[in-house]
Amino acid sequence: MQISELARRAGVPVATVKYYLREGLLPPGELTGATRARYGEEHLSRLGLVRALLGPGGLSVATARAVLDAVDTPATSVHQALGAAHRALPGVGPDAPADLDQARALLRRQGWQVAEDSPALRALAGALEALRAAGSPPSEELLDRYAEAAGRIGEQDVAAVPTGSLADAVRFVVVNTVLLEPVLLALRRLAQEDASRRRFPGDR
Amino acid sequence: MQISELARRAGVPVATVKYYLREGLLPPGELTGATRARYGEEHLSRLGLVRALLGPGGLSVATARAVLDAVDTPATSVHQALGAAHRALPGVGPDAPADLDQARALLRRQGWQVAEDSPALRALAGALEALRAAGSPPSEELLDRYAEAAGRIGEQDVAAVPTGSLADAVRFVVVNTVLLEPVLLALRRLAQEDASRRRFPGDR
DNA sequence: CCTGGTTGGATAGTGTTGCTACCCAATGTT
DNA sequence: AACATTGGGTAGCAACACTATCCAACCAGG
Repeated sequence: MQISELARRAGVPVATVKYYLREGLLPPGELTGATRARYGEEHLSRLGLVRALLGPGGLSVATARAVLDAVDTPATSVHQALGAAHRALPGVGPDAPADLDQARALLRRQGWQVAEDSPALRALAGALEALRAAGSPPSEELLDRYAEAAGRIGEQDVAAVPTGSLADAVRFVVVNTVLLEPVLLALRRLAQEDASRRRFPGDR
Repeated sequence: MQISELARRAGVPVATVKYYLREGLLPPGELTGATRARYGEEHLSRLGLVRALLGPGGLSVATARAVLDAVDTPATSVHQALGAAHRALPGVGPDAPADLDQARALLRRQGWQVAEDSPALRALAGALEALRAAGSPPSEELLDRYAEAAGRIGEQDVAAVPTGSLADAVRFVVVNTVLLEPVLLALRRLAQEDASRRRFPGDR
């Protein structure tokens, strides 16, 4: 398969495929001459992954590259791959040395143990700070319920990881970590809509 | 309070405050002369809200304006305000006439009733399609568990809405809808990390 | 062997976004 | 009177994700 067929089959302009190649999101094809390269099915599926991460996944090209590096790096364990993926994903900005106390207290109440420097911990602290700054500090009860629900989801995510090939597991973890986020957010909004309808009946 | 004090107290450059005024994110101050205007505490709190929506909330200026319009429009009910906020938020792109079947089936299993044209429904369908395109079609079981967890969260969100002033309720709904999203995503990642640690023990 | 279209590789240009810098005359402040 | 600040406006900028164009090297068909 040449670049034009790859692009056509993926529904992506050739110029964009070249761009992804330059940016290292897509591995180069096998060169068969100075102006010819061959691409395989794995390029097609990788291109689909790239488009999913950049579009619905909402990642920037730079972040997607970091995430894909995590996919490509041979991992020694699923746990490590998860950590690598989390580290590649954008947390809260590089600024904001948010205070971690409230976040840590929440983890303690849930009995969760995470790395001291977990990017997700920092992200949580930053998000809580933003809520306080916006004048809507969340109650402990609300946070606990959120954490309980998140706990079930995290449990489910980890339980669903295929145990066969490690490479498959890593890809699965990365794809699901990123692409189930919009699913979760959409479900939350749908649940809000349904709950709001039930709580305020007859309220068109 | 003049613009420089407003900017200083909010920790935002004056030029940026002017930009927000131009963009209609911040209502104009009370003019006290051709080159003088007075701003109040409500401007300060609004500015905090704007920064929270644009930064941690991850909204674009255009989306934030739409969301803030929903906050400002006198609502006749919390349910309507929630709908307005959801409509203002970015769903899946304007393209993607994704097929809604899987999403609708999920809602039916959960017993949720939402508007036929709910933007969240479209967003869900788009997100599911992206997962399929990326080669990781989610199992029904996984989606059901996600939906159950999302259901608890939506319930909690609606239950937490203050019932006193309608305007307060609307603001609360909008702020929490947007700013609890990063909280939820961070909690999910923390839960994944904890679950992964428990499932793969001794796995540094 | 000739011709026309395609390729890899490179460089430059485009449109959008979220500011940021500068300018001006009018106005406060001292 | 001297000086800084303001509102209002315009212009510039850096990052981002492409997109367009060019070029020599090819390969495939006739």
